[in-house]
Amino acid sequence: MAAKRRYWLMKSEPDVYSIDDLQRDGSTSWEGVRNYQARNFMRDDMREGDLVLFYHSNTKPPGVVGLARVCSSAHPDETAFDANSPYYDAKATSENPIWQLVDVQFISKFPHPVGREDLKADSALEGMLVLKKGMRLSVQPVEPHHFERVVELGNPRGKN
DNA sequence: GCCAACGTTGGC
DNA sequence: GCCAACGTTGGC
Repeated sequence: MAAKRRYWLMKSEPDVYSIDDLQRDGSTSWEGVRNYQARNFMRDDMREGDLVLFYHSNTKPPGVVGLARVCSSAHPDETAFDANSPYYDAKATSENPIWQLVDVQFISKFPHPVGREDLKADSALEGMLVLKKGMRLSVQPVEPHHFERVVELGNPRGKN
């Protein structure tokens, strides 16, 4: 039986890497995650084909701006080996790279970005992880019904 | 710019 | 193993 597709949310600061950057690049390695829980999601739980809500954080307004797809299995984050990278980690070695990532591929930019305020205002999204106070995981799972609802909000019918 | 919440580090 | 101090995240 095929593995069930999972849904995720990945945060990026648009000043660092935005949905437009992903659209331009087509796909990218999700570099720089230096949190074990977030790494574990990428390393242990993500599968090729999983769908991702692309979230802009630390910007005005924060929110989900588009969709992406996981397009690789986990592999070492090479930036950990690069002494000139902001993501350098002296403890990372080729035997034990410590940090791993997946590649993600651009799917779409929402015609209607779903701001954090919109997410909070929608009763169907109650309990969504990203809305929890103090939640700062940059890679986090999303429940299927939450995922579908956000996609609806981002692609409104009968508008535009 | 502020600051609450969180994760990590390191002394003990 | 505890926990205070510190650095970071990220909404506001």
